[in-house]
Amino acid sequence: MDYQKLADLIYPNLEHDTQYYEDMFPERDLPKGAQVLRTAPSPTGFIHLGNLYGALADERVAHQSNGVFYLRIEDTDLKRKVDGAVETIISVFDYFKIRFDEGAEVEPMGKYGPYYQRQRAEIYQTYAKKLISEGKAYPCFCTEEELNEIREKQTALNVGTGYYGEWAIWRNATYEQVEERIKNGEPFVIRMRAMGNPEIKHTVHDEIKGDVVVTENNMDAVLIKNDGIPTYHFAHAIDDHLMHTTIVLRGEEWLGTWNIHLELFNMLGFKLPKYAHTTVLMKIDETGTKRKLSKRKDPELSLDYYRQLGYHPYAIKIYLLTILNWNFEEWYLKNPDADIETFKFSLDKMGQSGTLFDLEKLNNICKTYLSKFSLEEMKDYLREFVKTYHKDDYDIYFGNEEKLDKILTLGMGLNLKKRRKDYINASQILESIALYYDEFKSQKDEYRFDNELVKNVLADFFSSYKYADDNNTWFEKVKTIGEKYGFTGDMKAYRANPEQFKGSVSDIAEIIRIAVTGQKNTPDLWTIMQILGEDTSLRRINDALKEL
RNA sequence: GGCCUGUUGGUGAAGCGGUCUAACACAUCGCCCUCUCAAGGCGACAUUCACGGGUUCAAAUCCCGUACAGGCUACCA
Repeated sequence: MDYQKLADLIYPNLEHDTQYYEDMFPERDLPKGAQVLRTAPSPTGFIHLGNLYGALADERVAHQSNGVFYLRIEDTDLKRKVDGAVETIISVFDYFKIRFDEGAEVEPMGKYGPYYQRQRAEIYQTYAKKLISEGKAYPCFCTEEELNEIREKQTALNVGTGYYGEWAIWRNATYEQVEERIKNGEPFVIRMRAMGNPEIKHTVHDEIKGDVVVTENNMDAVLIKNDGIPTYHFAHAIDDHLMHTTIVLRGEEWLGTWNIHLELFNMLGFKLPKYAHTTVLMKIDETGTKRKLSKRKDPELSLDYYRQLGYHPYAIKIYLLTILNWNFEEWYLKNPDADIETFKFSLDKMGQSGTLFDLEKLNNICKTYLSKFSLEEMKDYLREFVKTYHKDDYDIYFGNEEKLDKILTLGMGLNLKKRRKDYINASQILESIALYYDEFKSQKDEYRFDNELVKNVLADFFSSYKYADDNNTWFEKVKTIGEKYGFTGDMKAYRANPEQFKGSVSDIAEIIRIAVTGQKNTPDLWTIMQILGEDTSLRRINDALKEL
């Protein structure tokens, strides 16, 4: 068989040969040790934590080595493509301050583009043609029905399914057979002529997993689909070669088809990059089973979800880093003020088994992170969030900045020796400061005592309250009221023999607290009343009295 | 079904043949502090590393089976 003739029959009109592209995309001129990584999402309109998890690892390895980090859009599957998805991808990465050196929609774009795979169709076809001319690939005219038939037969015979060996009916077709179909204008795909023997296994080094057993490939995998667009396998080989990726970092779901990629690189005569297969982020679902994050089942893991709740992007990065590299957490504990970019990230410090997404831990990290904010930083952060998601309430919060300053100072514990750690994310902060604003009705906690007592306590408090009282005087008055009704002001005595008293000042404080704020738990009550002002404080107590 | 990967506490996870009655962090619980909450301080929390065999003077660590989990087995990535 004259393979060159076959190649010309399949692709008669390609403008260039592979050498043209090899020359067009020469080796990158980079310092020694520099690594080139990419993140290559599909534009499905949905980005979740898992995508960011991988991208952050890519970014760190690339930039830490003074290398290049680029964005490639894998839009080869038209069925899954969603309009506006690329914009979403870009905006999410931008929000998390993940910087690309080149790639789709990046300015300047870079010299190794285009970075949209659909725009590279001719490049892939050129390499496919070369493989055909060398007898390493061939056209296949099987229809979906025929493929299904083959699979059914294989299942019935209890042999492995797939297009391989004697099942690969177009593998040894004659030139005439192909020519006839082409003349009829029948659609076809290009398949690789696999030469591997699945009985033979090799150990291949993975930068994360260590030595992995790989079985030789005998599947004649599709390289170019019938619409002229490559499959992931082929696009990966061509792109990562021409764009000179040095480390292919991707999810471990690719471990199963690694053998195909290895054979492809070999067939094409490409230098093999390093590979790093990361573990998959998992979650525990309602039934208590651990499973991979799925975009269909876990919309709450969309990055947009966290953005809308106002999670701070930097805190999310800290969380991701702690699950990405096991030694990060300890480092961060020792260097709480260091920029996380100064942490030495390494692939061999990555976990090997599926990592469970842990919201508690994320929240804890957020609390710690936000507790380091200055008042100004906190306000900038909130301002940005309110502008974006609560535009209508902007004036309520920022119309009276003096009040907001006081609230935040108290809430953050800015005047305390130890900062408070109450704040997790922007929307939660807004919720927790709602009690200062009459505009927002907050849920009222229940009093734990009978109405008679509550009424008396509130009435006494109302008549004795003086705005000018300092914290101590204020508290003494609360104690006095309590003692009148059998509630001790001596906390130590109360704890020692609680049965001897009706209750303690803390119970009295709780009643007043609920009347003023609607909540049982708040920061220091006296300060809250100072912030609210005399009129508002007294009015709220009065309202509470009326409601009884 | 076949192939690959993994399995240390509620969670993330260190550990790479003896120093492991298993680091560290989150969560949880107790005490202290305290007008509540939070924070903070102190303390508790795997005699045991999925299970069963084996190698060894010695195993969470090496070997073999089994179980379980995840992935791949598409003209999806």
